[in-house]
Amino acid sequence: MALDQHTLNHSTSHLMAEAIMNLYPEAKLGFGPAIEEGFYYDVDLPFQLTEEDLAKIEKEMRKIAGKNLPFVRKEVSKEEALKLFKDNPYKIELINGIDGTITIYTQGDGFFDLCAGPHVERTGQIQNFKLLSIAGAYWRGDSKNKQLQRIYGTSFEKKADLEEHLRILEERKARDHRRLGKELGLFMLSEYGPGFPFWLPNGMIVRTEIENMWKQLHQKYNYMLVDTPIMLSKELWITSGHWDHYKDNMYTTEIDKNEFAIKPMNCPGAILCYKNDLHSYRELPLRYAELGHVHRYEASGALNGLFRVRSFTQDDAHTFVRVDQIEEEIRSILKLYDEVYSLFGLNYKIELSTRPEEGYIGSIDIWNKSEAILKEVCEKSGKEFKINPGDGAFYGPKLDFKVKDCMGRVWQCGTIQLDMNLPERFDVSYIDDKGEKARPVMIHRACLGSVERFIGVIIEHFAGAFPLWMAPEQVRVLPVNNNFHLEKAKEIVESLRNAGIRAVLDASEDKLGYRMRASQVKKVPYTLVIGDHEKDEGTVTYRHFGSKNQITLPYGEFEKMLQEEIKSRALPKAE
RNA sequence: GCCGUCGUAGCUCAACCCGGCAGAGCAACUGAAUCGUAAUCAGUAGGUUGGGGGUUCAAUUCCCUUCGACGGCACCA
Repeated sequence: MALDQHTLNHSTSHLMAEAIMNLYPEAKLGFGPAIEEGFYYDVDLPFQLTEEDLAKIEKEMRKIAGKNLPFVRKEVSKEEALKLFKDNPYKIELINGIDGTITIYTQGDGFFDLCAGPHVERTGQIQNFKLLSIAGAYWRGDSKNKQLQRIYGTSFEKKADLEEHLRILEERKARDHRRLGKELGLFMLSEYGPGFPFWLPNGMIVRTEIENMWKQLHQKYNYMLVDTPIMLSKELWITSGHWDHYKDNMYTTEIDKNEFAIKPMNCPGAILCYKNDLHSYRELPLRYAELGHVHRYEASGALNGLFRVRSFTQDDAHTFVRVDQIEEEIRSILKLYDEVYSLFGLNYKIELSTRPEEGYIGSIDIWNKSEAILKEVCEKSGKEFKINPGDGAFYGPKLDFKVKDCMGRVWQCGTIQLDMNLPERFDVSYIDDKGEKARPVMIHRACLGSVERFIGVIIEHFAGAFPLWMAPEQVRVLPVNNNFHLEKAKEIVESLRNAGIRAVLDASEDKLGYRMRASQVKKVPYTLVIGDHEKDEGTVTYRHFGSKNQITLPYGEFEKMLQEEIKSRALPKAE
């Protein structure tokens, strides 16, 4: 019978723990669970482990595995447990927190560990593992506690599976958006502005295409585009409640002795837009969409390529609806999101986050009502979703859209947040059918989330080989011989440009093979080779990125094919 | 922010452990070759070794400090 992956990883962490205790008897073990793609163990040591130590630990692990010791479960009383682990304050803390049965697992030759199990039968079943990295991690995940050394590793039943996993790790490195961003000239980061990305010409094309698509779709869904100031008075942020909760993460300045803050959110701006007019119940829902450039002071250690930055653009929208319109509005948003994600071939899961334990604003009644509506709409939509209790924003419950890329990794992108608090704080209203003031509900929503992060995700998702519609360079044209084919190649580039296609001529004197390679390295979707045949017959011969095939077409057909592929925003063709 | 690692040419890396003229490939530039689908050949130029300080006759190398990046943790409206 095949071993359970989770159990195997967990047992491997125990095997590692024994190896560590054999090598470093003064070590104190913390947590050592299996995780999604492996396992880790937290260990408190009086010295710092190095990469070389990992090899030593691995060697010791193989020794223990070679003995093929049995994993044995044993129930113990709390007193016994406390005595067994008397030298380890971490385990004592855990034991004192356990209510029910306390179990330990031994591996046969003296090593034992506090553990609920289950485990594989014998250490000999653990053969194909690798220790990957060392990192700091707070005891019990609390930054007030001591930091322990965490060793990550992974374990598989079959050698081929371990190798495959290590290959995937390499593949991820090769697809890293920071690396591809550099190689393809998409964006850069500078030490002069940590966390503030620069968009380079190629990345600007990708970004502009995505934003154009976004604007078109929002127009289709009856949103109104607005743009609100990047800096607004501190007073506004006090009213919104952001000042109280996030002032440490906001950039501030002073103008004419008044305090201002750079916006970390677009909502107050949208609210001011709404309040600029008096609104009738007949007008609702009113949808204000904004590609809003926000700034947040993120902890230095949190910065990570485009995934976590201090300056980013939210594809934001704020919709003001009557309570009876919430359900339909949410449904319309779901449809819009579907349309966007499918353009990138991204699948997603929905997560509903509910009221946090503390620090929330507004009444529990309002929270419960909002949560119920979101849950109901999700259930009716037939989408897969789960609930994250206590994970909501301070002003309301939310739906998060977790996008899964082609490497199986999950990214938080879209969000839909119901907010019955801000309308109250800003005294937002509309005139109802009885001529009286009524309070609308505000829905905050973003589909891509942060445009920066989203582009980071799709760079990795497509490994830099973007769909034609957003590719920085769509066609590269290579004349076989500059003496005979250059004019024809120029003519083709010009025709393509006139047709709205981003075409580039490579008239360098290098050999064709060299230029073909250069084009492939830059992941240009279509590379044309123009020689005698093409010149004489009015055709083009193209090679699609990732394919070795050469296809010859009359020029007109080629242009039409590209225009259709661009217009439909098609995904790259599978080769 | 915390723990750890790292910072050398535009890029990828070597020399650092054990102090003694900072080197290679790619890219760039110049020249030759004019070539039908992933790297033609030869040459030239390119560096206050992230910044600051210290130790030393001498620092890329050792020490301190600071900034930045990376692997995690904590955080993520």
